[in-house]
Amino acid sequence: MSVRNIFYRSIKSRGLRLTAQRKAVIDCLVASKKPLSAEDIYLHVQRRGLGINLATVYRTLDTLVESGLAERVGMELHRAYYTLCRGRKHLHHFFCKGCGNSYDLPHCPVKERTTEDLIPEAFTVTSHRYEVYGYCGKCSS
Amino acid sequence: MSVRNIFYRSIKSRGLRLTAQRKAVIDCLVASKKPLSAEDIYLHVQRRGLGINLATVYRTLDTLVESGLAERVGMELHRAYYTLCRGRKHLHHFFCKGCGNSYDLPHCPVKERTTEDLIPEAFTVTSHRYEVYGYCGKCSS
DNA sequence: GAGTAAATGCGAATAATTTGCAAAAGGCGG
DNA sequence: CCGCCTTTTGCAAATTATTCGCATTTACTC
Ligand SMILES: [Mn+2]
Ligand SMILES: [Mn+2]
Ligand SMILES: [Zn+2]
Ligand SMILES: [Zn+2]
Repeated sequence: MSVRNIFYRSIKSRGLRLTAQRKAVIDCLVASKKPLSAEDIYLHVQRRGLGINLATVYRTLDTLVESGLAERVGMELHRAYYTLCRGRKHLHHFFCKGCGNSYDLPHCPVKERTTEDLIPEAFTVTSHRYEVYGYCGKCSS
Repeated sequence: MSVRNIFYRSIKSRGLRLTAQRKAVIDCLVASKKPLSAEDIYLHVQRRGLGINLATVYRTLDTLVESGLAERVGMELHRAYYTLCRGRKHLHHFFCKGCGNSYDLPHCPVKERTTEDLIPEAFTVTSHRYEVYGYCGKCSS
């Protein structure tokens, strides 16, 4: 079964309706190698000839995030980007300030700790961000 | 020399003018134990009787960040928070999505690891960002 | 195929942040 | 201390991403 269909089924298994717009947004994200903004998705879908409203894109993305199927990332410049959660693993990255490439980090600081250890009181953790910046081997010299 | 004066001097040494507004924003951030939003700063300054415009607060914060004197953090909450870069020690924070408060995290994932362990190759690490989001005790229930 | 609740489209509303421009103020030399 | 020049500020309006209300359409169940 294709990745796409796995997401389609996840939508239905949560009691949500599998609409043409939701399919289009998922297809877009499945096809993309990098996180996309709501507007990116809106334009991609339009280009494929399917009509979709920007508000619907936003609502669909919210739905995906709330369902645990997607993640919001890269809010650095006052704009959210979205990426599908494939499998169960999310990644953290090293960003090279020289060449702009990014590399996966081999660990997640949150997974390695218990919540009590991490936060003094009984807080609820919903997400986290961990990014390392610097220069890769090529750009260090 | 006080922390405050160190920042005042840093402003001047960069050829920037030390205005009453810039002093007020710096004082505010020096006095605060947690990152502040532009509006937080605007209100604090007003309360001290000094007039300041919100646009000026934003411009001052931009200036501080561009000069390497401050850092923008906590952007997942659809709003930027600012914290001064003090000496060489930095902190990481837990941001409550309910009330907007933030709390210091007791550990830094980078300090706890060697560079080789952290990054596969011989990369140079210059900075990092680590933030946890969720709900504090009051906002969890 | 009809009924019903959920989802969409549309336009208007928000909220944070930015910008243009005239007026005010910092820091320099005198 | 004075004036000059440039930077910075205040103000109001603009921008931008995102959200909302509501009428209409659609997916799914029976
Ligand atoms: Mn992680
Ligand atoms: Mn750290
Ligand atoms: Zn590089
Ligand atoms: Zn809270």
